[in-house]
Amino acid sequence: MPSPRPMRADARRNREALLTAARAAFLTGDADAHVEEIARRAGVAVGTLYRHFDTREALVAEVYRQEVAELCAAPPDLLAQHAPDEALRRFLLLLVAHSAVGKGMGEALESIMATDSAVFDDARTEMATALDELLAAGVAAGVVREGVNGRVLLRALGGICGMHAKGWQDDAARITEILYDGMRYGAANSARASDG
Amino acid sequence: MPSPRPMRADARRNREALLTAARAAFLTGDADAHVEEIARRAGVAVGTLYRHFDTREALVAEVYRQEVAELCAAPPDLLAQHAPDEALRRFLLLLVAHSAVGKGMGEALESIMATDSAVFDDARTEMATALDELLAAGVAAGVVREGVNGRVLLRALGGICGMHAKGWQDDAARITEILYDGMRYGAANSARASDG
DNA sequence: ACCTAAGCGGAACCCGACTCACCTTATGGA
DNA sequence: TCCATAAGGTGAGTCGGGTTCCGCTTAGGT
Repeated sequence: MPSPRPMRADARRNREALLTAARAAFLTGDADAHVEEIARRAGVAVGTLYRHFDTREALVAEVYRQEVAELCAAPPDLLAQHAPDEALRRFLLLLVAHSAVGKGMGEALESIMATDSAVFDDARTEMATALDELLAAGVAAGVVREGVNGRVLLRALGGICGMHAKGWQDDAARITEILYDGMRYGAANSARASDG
Repeated sequence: MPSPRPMRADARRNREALLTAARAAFLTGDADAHVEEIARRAGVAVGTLYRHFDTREALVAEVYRQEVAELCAAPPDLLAQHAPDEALRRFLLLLVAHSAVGKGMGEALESIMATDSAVFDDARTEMATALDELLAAGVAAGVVREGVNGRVLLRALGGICGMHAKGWQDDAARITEILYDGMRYGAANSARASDG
């Protein structure tokens, strides 16, 4: 066992408070809230924040890990309920929807997808894996071209999430459709999907 | 005329030296060179740097404006020598090639394309216009689907430029092809291009 | 040659992430 | 119940950047 003693109660409480405070700050627009501010909102000092998270970025990453995990849980359900290509399309749109929950969320997703930042390695791998699952199903069914992997697709989606100009959701949906069509173009059976 | 007197000779020289030093730093990998370092390389003090550029970011933007301008000059030539869809494809690949000249260039292009940073507004507009030109030609020829504009496409390309893991150029080329196919899918005359 | 405004230098400043030496307290065993 | 002790908390201080400011320098016109 790595931890003979579990985390002390106050420590766990503070850690939770920090995550809550950070989430509140990030999701309500203030994506670059200062560590002092986050700590203050959580009712602790900065030292405590740094006891629980190595860097500010690590805190950010942890906040969004849950959101990402939720997103990444979707593929099995989608594949159970839809044809592979439709499942893929829906997942892409789900991604857009997620980046709509707040400026902070969008920027975090962009960092996860469009940068090489080591802090987001876990999240990136998780999302790439989720996409791989969808892509593999599509390829197997002959409705998605081969040679596309999750990591690559993730990159292509990165730019979408940082968008927040007026009407961005339409733009995002449009890009998503382009990518979707691009992946199907030339597949063994590239008819337009019609379920769902 | 906005400036009755032209810029003083030493000032112009220093401005040029700063741009040269910054370009050298950025293109040779050190994309986040410190202002002190850039000023030192240019043989001036930081105060001088700030006389010529409002912020560090403004200097970065100016350095890459020329690269971007070069890129944006390409569409007319491409359209003169190739079918509209092939011209588009080549331009996209040209973009990838440009982001390959250095880590700094790639990151700058990513900032231009994937963020809303006001500093890059000019560059962004210029590139969107260049893409619009290509897209319009493609739509007119019935080889590119309607409803895609330069700004949107720019977004979709953003993530490509930040990539620098081993083998990224293959990934980038692949994404580019996906987008290209996605844009043609469903166009009036969507046969695969064969010129060039 | 001299005047003067444009230009320059660089120490000082600000601001934000991060550290560390010391204090507080939860917790489990006597 | 109470103590010992290590886990946890604190926040002033450090550090590393970008940015500012004001006195000095100098180009360039008369």
